[in-house]
Amino acid sequence: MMTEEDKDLFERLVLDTVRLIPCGRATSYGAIARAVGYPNLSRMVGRIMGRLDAGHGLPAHRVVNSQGHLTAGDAFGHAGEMEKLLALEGIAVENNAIKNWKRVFWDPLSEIDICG
DNA sequence: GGGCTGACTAGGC
DNA sequence: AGCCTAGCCAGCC
Repeated sequence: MMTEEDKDLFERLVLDTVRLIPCGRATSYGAIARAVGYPNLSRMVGRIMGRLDAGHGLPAHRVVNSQGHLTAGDAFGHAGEMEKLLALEGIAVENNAIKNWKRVFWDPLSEIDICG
């Protein structure tokens, strides 16, 4: 039912998973939720991302929705900042969507880094 | 307790 | 490709 301990565990698992996303790759809220054992809590993953303060050191910009669309809004300071961070690692974004999403997508469950 | 919201998703058209 | 809908569920008022 989601006790306080559950919420704590869920949040730690989510943060640990985000830390594992390889540079140049990205994953989705739902994929992370499934990977940590709470398949219907994709919205909570987004909530946790939004709660992160500056300097957390996590690659939160590598988390987008299941279609590869950037739905974080201005959570990175101003519109376009998230896209800039992605571009720095070679992830192309057009119209708020990651190009070649199928190739960029990294599934935490597979834990396989194809690297090209 | 009830109603609305949302860094969501799968399915339909 | 896009847009809409229903389902989702913790958090917030």
